[in-house]
Amino acid sequence: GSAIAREEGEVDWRCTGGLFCGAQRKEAMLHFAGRRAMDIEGLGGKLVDQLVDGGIVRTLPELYKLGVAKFAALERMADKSAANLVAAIEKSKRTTLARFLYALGIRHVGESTAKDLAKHFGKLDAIMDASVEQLLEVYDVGPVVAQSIRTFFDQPHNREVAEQLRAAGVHWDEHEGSQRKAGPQPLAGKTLVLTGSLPTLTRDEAKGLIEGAGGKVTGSVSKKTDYVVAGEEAGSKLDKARELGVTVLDEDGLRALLATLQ
DNA sequence: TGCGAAAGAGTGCTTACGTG
DNA sequence: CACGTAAGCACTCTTTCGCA
Repeated sequence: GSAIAREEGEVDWRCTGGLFCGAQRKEAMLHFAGRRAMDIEGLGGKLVDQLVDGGIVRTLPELYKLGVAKFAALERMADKSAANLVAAIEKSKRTTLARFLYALGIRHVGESTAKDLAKHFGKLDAIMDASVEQLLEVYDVGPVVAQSIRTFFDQPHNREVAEQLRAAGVHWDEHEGSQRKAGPQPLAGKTLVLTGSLPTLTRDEAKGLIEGAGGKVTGSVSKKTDYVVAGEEAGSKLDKARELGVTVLDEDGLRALLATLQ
């Protein structure tokens, strides 16, 4: 088994074995396959149960070695589903460093921090080898997160998994951070919150547009929020915006803002 | 061929807590 | 302490297929 440790001040004990720990393997795999991580369509809870319980997959890299036959033999799987799954796994090989980092499931490293890390270091090896001091230089990374990343990559098997995944064909553009061609940045320094469903944009698309314009999308409304973009069935965030006197926009309003040059 | 399980998709909401 | 992130649950509706 792996080490079990409790971080200072934390209430719960948790295994620090990460990707190697049996008790966490299912959750790790589900997270890995998740839409916002490696985005492997078709790999859900029931399938992960079968794969792990049946001893078919012990580590994440093994996922990339399974063929149609292995999957087709599972419950509720036949040729069609198995082929789709294999194709989805194949497709997931092409990813980004940020997604890959997030997919590893490092404690305290969510989507946002993964992006910050990818942007700051650019290369996986640089992150795996970074000292706590070097990690602290990353925007929004403090002592807790820095130590968590260090601890994760200090486990040899976690490193191995990362390397084996790359060996299995998982890859990304090494310079994704630096290649951002900065167009006009009308929303530079602005913080926006999205709520409800917009007529033609999904949450992700809207977020992409805003970030492309230099803006930041957060999840909660505060005094520092510049705009709340509200759509159909907006929730309590809209109420909060009104309460704090934050400017509320609809989709057209957002588009007008994005079109503002300079 | 139709039923239903599993997963996808898009969202709201809440708690805990790390950072500055 | 204020703010924002991480992490997770609940909900609803849709899509995809295995299987009877």
